[in-house]
Amino acid sequence: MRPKLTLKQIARELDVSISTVSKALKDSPEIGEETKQKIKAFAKLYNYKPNNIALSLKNRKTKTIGIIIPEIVHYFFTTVISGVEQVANEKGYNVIVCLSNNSFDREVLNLDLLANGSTDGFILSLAKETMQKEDYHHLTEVINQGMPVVLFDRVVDEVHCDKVIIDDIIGAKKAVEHLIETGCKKIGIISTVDYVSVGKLRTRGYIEALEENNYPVDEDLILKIEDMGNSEKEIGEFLKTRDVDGLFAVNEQFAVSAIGALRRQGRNVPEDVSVIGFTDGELSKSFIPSLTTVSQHGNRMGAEAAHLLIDKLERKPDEVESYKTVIVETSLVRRESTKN
Amino acid sequence: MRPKLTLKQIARELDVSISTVSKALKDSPEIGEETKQKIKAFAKLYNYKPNNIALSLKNRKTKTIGIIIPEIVHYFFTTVISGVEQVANEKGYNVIVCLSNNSFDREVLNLDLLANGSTDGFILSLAKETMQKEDYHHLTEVINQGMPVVLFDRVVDEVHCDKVIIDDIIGAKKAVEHLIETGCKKIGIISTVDYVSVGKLRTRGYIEALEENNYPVDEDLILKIEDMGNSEKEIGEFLKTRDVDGLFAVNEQFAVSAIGALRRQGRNVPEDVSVIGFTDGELSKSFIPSLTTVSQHGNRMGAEAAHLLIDKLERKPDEVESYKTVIVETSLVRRESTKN
DNA sequence: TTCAGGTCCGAAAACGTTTGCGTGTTGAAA
DNA sequence: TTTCAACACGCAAACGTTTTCGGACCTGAA
Repeated sequence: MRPKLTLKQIARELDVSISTVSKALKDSPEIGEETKQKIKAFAKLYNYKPNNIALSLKNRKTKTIGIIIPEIVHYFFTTVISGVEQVANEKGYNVIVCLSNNSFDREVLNLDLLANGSTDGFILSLAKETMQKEDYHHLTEVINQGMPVVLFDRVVDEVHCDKVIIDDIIGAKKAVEHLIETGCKKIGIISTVDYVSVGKLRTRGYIEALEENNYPVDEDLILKIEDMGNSEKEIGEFLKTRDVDGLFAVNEQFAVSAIGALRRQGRNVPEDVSVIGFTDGELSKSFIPSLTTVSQHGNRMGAEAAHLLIDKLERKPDEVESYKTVIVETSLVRRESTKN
Repeated sequence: MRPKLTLKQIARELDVSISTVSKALKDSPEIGEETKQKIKAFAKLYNYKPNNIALSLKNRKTKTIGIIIPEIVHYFFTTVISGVEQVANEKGYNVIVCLSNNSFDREVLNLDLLANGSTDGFILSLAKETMQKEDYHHLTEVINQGMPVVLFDRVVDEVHCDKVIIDDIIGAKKAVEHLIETGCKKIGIISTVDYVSVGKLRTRGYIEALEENNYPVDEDLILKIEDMGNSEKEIGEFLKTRDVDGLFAVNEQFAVSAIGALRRQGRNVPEDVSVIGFTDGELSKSFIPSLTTVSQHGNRMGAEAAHLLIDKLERKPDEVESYKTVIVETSLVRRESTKN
């Protein structure tokens, strides 16, 4: 077991000073050609690599960005991470991932921990609990200390920083309009309770699309799922008494549950009922029939967030502060669960 | 914007020395009660938190563990991360995630980067390219420098370290035996090419199960998918000419593709053909019919890996070196795609 | 008055870097 | 022979900690 090589050891070995070694390795003109060659050869031979921690301490920057998400076993979030990772890597940054598990306390804990020197900035999506509590002091504090923060997906007006979101309303409208265009006359929606912002926004898009096309808005065709664990049953009962021919589900899971329920009731998708989902995950692609969905482009969101963050990190200190919020467009992915 | 507080600033503010502040905050008996109270109060008031980087440099340990995986948009890997994160957090460690994207070069790059002080140890699953190349010098080098490494899932004998694997052979046997027990007479397998170790091992389990039950092993019923991108088509053609009544797929995707193909050919699952998968992901649960699978318990694997790593990290220096490989048991999850 | 012993605190080294500046040596010009 | 630039290199500070060691001061007893 051979421990890591340091400048000091090279210096001792070659009988020069530490600074000479450092300068030689950086090809400084201060050092004689001969000495430089000798040092470089030695360093290469023994595979010297500078210690990141020491560099971080010296430079007061770590070249790593922290990303805190509510959960990781979730297709959308993994695509976001993937997007972040990709541009971070291109720009020479590392990514450190922490999970809040939708808990406020863990979000605060992780943020505190990483803020003490471990990362240069944050990309994060708020925990559900945090949004309920409406307590964002941990974020504002970190921002006050000069750390850039980028919020994505689950964002909130109270925090002043860069943001990356999708336009849920427009996305939902696209979905419903597609149903209308393909001939659906009676369109229902399976959504979530309103305090989940995406549920609220997507429901709004649904209503707007109907109104703009002079379809009546029937409250009876709007299902708001309270308990995710019991969604399967709720959806089944809802559909039993609604003779819709089009259905917009605000996530993949609901869409799949709906199709299952419909099938059990002897209704075919898409012949009898067209179904459209939100979030383009594994399920949508592989399900039979494959699901027409509104894609959120998590990858692109992650990439945008990383760009925003790194821009802030590398901006000259004299540039003026300004916060952008970029909206990444959703797009409709047509598959088999809707008519053509 | 108020920058982070340091010991030095507290010292200056309170007109004592840096060491006094440090000791006071650690409640050292060397410091007078009065001074201690004053310093602690000040520190609390201004929310002093020690700088992690400085601590890392001093202690020569970072309290973070690196995890390098081939891809993150993949249910199994996210469950592993989740498991690692959970026990890491319990033990006061951070997790930094890097992706190799199945590329050898990126694996080396990430490893090199993190090995230079950023992490205390690694948990990793080998990139596909790495396994093809059979080049593990980057790992042995890191291990030689004294960094603990834990390999999981895609492991390899050439690297001497702790390992966490599942028993693919036994898992596969369980699957095939279940098919046999539920009355299947002619059982096929959809696997991957042999250099992917799980493909090889699961195929072996398939064969062993057949042999132990005195079923003939028919090479013609073994499909090895080369190109993941084209799997759908290959599977369809394979099934067109095989009148199997049982099918074992080495992953979820293959199982789903197979069911789709069978259905297009007018064969019902599970009535005409029972299908069983491997890896218990979203797809298995939500698909119609839901998939009987062999669950890999990624969470448990991650947790085991983290325990192994942290044990190594915190072991007394005089303890003898020894490498374990823990096998986490698979379990059969019965659902609708097989007969009862 | 001296000194042992206790209490409270500060100086300094160390972790591994980078970098401004000082210093010694060389050679050539005066 | 003296002087001075150019060159090559080393010293030391700095980043923010922790920790060892020793110093200063005070008390009380000899």
